[in-house]
Amino acid sequence: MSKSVTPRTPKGFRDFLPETMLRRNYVLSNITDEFHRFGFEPIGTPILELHETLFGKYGEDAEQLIFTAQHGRSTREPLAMRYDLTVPLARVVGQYENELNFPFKRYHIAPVFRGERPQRGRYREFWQCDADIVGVPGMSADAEIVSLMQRILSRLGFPQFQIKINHRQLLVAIGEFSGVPQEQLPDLYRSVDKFDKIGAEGVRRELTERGIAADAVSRMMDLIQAKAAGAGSLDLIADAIGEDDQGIAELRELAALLAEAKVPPACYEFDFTMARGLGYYTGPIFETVISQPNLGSITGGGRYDNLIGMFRRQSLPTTGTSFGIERIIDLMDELNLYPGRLGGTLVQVLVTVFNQATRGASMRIAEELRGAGINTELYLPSRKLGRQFQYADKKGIPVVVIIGPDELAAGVVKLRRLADGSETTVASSGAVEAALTLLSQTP
RNA sequence: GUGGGCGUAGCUCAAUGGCAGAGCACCUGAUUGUGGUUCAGGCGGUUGAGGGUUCGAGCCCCUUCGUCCACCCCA
Repeated sequence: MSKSVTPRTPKGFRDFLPETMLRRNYVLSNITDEFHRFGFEPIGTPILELHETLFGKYGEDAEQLIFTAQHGRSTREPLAMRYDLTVPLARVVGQYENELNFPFKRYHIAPVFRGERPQRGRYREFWQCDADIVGVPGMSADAEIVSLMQRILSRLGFPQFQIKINHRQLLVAIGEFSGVPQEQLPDLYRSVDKFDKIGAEGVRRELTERGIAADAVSRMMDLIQAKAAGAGSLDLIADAIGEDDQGIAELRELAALLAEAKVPPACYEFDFTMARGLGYYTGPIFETVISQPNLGSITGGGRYDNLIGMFRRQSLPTTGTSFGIERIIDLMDELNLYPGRLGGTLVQVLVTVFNQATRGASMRIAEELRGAGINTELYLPSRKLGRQFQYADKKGIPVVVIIGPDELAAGVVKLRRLADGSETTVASSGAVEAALTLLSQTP
């Protein structure tokens, strides 16, 4: 006997039991389905990448969080675990350029790894769910990304959400117009991004502490808080800094396209306080928030025209979004947005086995139900009927089939719906139909 | 990376430094053709781990691990 080991997962890594996994799969299959509806196609890439593929792409702070990997003592190919799905996309585009048909619309749903200290909604292994369009410089691609976000979140049943839209170059223009020195712009973004959390005063204080002139901070704060319905906030900004700005021009075009795409105006707004981590964005940026329970943003993305250049002599214009599915799932749990049929099991019918002599008959019924597309579990252990019912009840299986000696002799099957205890007896040839009827009447 | 809270039965939690408990869950029976109700009984512990103080530690001290929260940063 080996010494017993305390069973546990590594810090920040999680297991998912069936009930949880069913909910995760429900969310992912709905998102996937909508990706397909928009013509996005999947790719898959390895969990491990070459060390050199990942390093040098995220900045020093982030690189400390990258998991590295090795096999035995081999150091011939230093390896690392993927940190996101965007760099792998850039590598794939660079590597298979000749085989891809541009514009390349791909989605990628897979786990990524970051050695951060875990917290609520924050893990060392978490799934990312990205959709990106490579090769389209114009706002038509960005409009499609926004439209996709709106369709997916509506489909998942979120009663209310706000897609916030801003523009990287417009933020630069606002900073410069206000007199914030170029080298302090990153500080400015970082603070402005916390607007929702720490408020206008908090941002003002932080920027002043970082040594940005008070009058520049004041001018900037006034500008970024410009808010009006629809494209109205664009007018406010344009009045102040002038119409001659690429950010404003692109956002105006985007607004027009979103109207054409019939994206409901209530779902999105131009919000100049939204900055995103910044990093590699070069154009419009997107983020979705839900205000009811405030858990932060559930999507994030934007245009990053330079990134693919890391694996290619010339870059390709790219825009896309990432769905924060871990948070989306948390929120859906909290708001109870799952359909009732999801329950705790996917089994629809349990076929009981009365005794060894009737086992064959039960197996035949189960086989028939499965053939008709009904998720059917045959009770495998030899236990008395009461235990088999208890099992079905505890697991949430809606319908139980009984075929004992009496039924066998009479050539019938009995079906019982556990929710209300209603029972029907039908000729064994009618088992499938009876099961379907009972199931369809179950909410 | 910084600061803090919490680790007791499978789960949720009790227990002035003085006999380690309850509810739920689980198992058995009442009930050898029917679950979710009820009743009776039962199983369940190196109090996260290691050290220290004490006549005596779940409780106090140190170390360590885990976990949660707030920062940093981000998804």
